[in-house]
Amino acid sequence: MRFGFAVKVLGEPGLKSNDARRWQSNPHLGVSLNYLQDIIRYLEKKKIRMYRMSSDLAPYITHPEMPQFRNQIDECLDELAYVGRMARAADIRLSFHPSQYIVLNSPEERVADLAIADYHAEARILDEMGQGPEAVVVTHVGGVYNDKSAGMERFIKNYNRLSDTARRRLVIENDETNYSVEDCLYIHSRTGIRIVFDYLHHMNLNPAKWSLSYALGAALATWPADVTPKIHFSSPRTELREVKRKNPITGKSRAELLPPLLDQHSDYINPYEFAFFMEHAEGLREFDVMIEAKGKDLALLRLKENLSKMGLPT
DNA sequence: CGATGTCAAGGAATC
DNA sequence: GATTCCTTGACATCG
Repeated sequence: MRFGFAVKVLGEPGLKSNDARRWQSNPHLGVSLNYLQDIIRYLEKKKIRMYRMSSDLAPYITHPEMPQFRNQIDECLDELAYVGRMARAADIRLSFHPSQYIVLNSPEERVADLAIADYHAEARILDEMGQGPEAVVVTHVGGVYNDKSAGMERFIKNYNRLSDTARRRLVIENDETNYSVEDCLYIHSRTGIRIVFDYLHHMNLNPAKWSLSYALGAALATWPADVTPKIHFSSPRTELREVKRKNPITGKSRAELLPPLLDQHSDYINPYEFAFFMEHAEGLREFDVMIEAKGKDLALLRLKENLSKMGLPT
């Protein structure tokens, strides 16, 4: 089993995950790839074998009004191949997870077209990096727009408009408010798309009242036999949230403490919670685990420490 | 140098 | 139809 984390490295100062300069300074994939080399060396040192790259690795690559950024992949073919070889040599599984603004099932054609372009760019980066079918682009099904089944149909329709490059890489994840594992399975039955099981989302949205092991097993079964599935795991935040509230009359703002939302991530992973979860995976096929915690790589390394103290595999 | 404002993008709730 | 929240870090600017 591989453990991975997303985007930002906290365990060592100075490691950047993408060229985040403003467009006026011409940020570029080539710069991001230099940063990525440093990250891969760090992952190797820490024996971390899965990593989600920044969705802004190629800045503005699909921006409709900035065509000057459009050819970044072609401008970096050698660098992509080189960094891809580094990742393979270090046995690191790579992935992308486009931001919340990328919505394939949007009724707005402009938005859906942008999503199609975005998935294609990220899939092509993985292709040029020479990554196998385990390197995926993870997305949510999208919005509901007052009609969930229409939302799913629109996802399927637009999925069929994807390039082969994008369709080979794209996978869906169950979310915490709209589309459950059950909904994702329906889309799988119509498209064959693979499902990334998200533990925290499933705990928050499970209208069918499926057991953990049934839902997990169903999601794992959507992956081909020779491709290792992956899942997302996170613990819910328990700390109070400090929210600044503005008085509409006086215009003054003051801090207020509110309970955490159930879908917010904690700093670290509760190792007992993870151990209980793994009991529900007993007898199911093997999978990789993407840790989603505010503590990023620190949370991952701490979880592995805690699990080995508990005598559990890492 | 520290404080503060800003950043490409959508959806949903609220008015 | 317009506004605000969601949520996040780091760039960019200003004093």
